[in-house]
Amino acid sequence: MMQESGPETKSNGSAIQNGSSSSSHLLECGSLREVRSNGEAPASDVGSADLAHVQQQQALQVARQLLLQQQQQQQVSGLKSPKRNDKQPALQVPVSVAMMTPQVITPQQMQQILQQQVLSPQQLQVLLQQQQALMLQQQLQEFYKKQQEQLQLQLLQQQHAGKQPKELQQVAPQQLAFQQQLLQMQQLQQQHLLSLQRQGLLTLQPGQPSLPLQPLAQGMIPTELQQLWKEVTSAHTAEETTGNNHSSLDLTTTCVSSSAPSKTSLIMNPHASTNGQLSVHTPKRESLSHEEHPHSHPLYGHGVCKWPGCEAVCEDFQSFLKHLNSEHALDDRSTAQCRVQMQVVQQLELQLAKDKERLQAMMTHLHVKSTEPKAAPQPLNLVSSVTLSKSASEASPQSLPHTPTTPTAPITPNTQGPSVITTTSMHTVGPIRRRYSDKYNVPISSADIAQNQEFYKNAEVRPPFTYASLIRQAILESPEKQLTLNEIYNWFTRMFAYFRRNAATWKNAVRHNLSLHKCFVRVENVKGAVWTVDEVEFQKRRPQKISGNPSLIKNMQSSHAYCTPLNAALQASMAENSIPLYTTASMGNPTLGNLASTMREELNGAMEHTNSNESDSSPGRSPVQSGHPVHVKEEPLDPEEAEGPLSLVTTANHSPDFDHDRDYEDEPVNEDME
DNA sequence: CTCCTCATAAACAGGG
DNA sequence: TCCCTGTTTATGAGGA
Repeated sequence: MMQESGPETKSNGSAIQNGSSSSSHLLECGSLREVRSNGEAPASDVGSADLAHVQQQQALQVARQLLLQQQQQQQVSGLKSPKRNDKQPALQVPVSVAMMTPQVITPQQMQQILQQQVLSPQQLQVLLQQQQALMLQQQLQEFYKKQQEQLQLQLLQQQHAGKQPKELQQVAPQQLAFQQQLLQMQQLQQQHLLSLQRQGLLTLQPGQPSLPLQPLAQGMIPTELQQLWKEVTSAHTAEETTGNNHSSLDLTTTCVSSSAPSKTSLIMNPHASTNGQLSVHTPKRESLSHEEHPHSHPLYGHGVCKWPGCEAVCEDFQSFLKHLNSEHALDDRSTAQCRVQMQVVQQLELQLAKDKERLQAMMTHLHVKSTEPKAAPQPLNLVSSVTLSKSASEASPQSLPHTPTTPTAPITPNTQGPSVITTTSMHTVGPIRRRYSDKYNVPISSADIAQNQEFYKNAEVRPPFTYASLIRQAILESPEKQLTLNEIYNWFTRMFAYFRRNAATWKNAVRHNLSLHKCFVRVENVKGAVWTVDEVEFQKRRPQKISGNPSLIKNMQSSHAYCTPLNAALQASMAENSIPLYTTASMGNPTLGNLASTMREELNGAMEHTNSNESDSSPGRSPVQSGHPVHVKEEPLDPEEAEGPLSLVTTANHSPDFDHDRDYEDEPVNEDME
């Protein structure tokens, strides 16, 4: 219906001319999508990508929880909770000693400790872990002792039986069963060892035979076991707390210190704001959950046992402990679960490491040390003189410049820069509005773009671009310069982690923008309707925005054509937003995609108006509609890529669209966490 | 202060 | 009926 009025009201009949060509393409797309929706990915890598994505999603959730926990712990311990720390300093020493030299604490002792609350939740946790480990070890030892005794007994019997065939017959099956049991235990043990080895927690000497019983009975000393548990349960903490070691063993300091909120640099809390952006927390807001549950234990929360797959309700902490010891004692099941958990943790650690690296690279790149709301009048000093090393593979698909999805952008994955930038306070970037505003000057390297691309793809940071710009970018990136609404959605989710949440909101905004702005033209076709961009309109749209330095802009255009303005714009935006820095909680590594091109395009958009009045030095762009010669030929961001048509033109782009979107799309508006 | 842009929310309608 | 698409209106933030 509206399609009639649409083009008209939007003041350009030009767009319609594409109709024919577009429709055919659309069909293509449609079929493509169907194929994919069937579950099979045409491209070989898509299937795995999907799988990976799912895994990542899962891991992500776990990670978030972990991080949240950790964060809370840090705060609680760091902040001191007034209630807790003033009691019974006398007990601190014994307890801490107990923790450092593990020994099983009697239930009474434990209760005492708990009641007196001399320990922070975190410390309790450590303590409990140790206890758990010790108990586990004891159980193991006892078990093996028993088994060995039985074995000897049986052997004796067997010897006797040798004389009396009848007995033998009776014993044999029994023995067999026993042996099986033993074997099982041995396997179990080996598995344990394997896990340990895998994690590097336990190193077996080369010469040491892989005797099943030995390691546990002898080789494994309590501390090792204990450490294992600690590692497993709080690996992330350990890893992080280089700066604040007080986390685990140093009870005295944590308990007593009543210092101000620890300035622990980055606090990741995706759910902190509606945007899911990182924020620095004011101490008060958080920490509640921990104060509510003084008896914190990683396996206990909200009155429920959190042993994987358990969820048994435990009235209080004591009953939980009982439950833990009875239900989750050493058996195959627990062991298996433990192993699984180990792997989960391992994976998370890996992921965390990766993301940390990424974060560091990003921070290095951005030179973010301070958090002044405004990075100065100028665009952002992030002029990265940083020459990003094209760190190899980095596993992220984006590193493949010419995958179907990333036709254009030469993407340099991550900088490995080990530099340590600790932002002490990143302020929350709430639902901030981004505007291009005026600062377009500082040129950046293409690597920066790539990085940013990476960044937005993986971090749930709101991109500093307007919906209109993004939409335009999405459309222009498509081979036919036209997309259906759904495809636009897909692009958003694919390119920006941020848009994987709150779908209802931003989709509404997208639709709103499509309808509202004249620059978006709806073109009816057989299959439905597609959206195209009227560049002229788009450029008209915001002439005033570039209030920056005209001459400078001009310069940029003439000389650096695209990448410069683009980057500048990007920087400007970021600067404006005071750089939504933050660690990525989400590592969605969706598909490949060239955010770079996105950014570029987008910023092109931003730039365009700049150009608009003057010459459009950009030919190549999106000739499609209305035949605006508008665009400056995009300059190769990278020498390598100098040859082909740039990003926009790439055909491959749309493919990933279709498969990945679904993943994100259906998320409830405020999914997970919380 | 006004105007403009933009984001967001929401109501509404038509179509599948 | 529900969902998607698309249009429209209202409101508020923020910048010029």
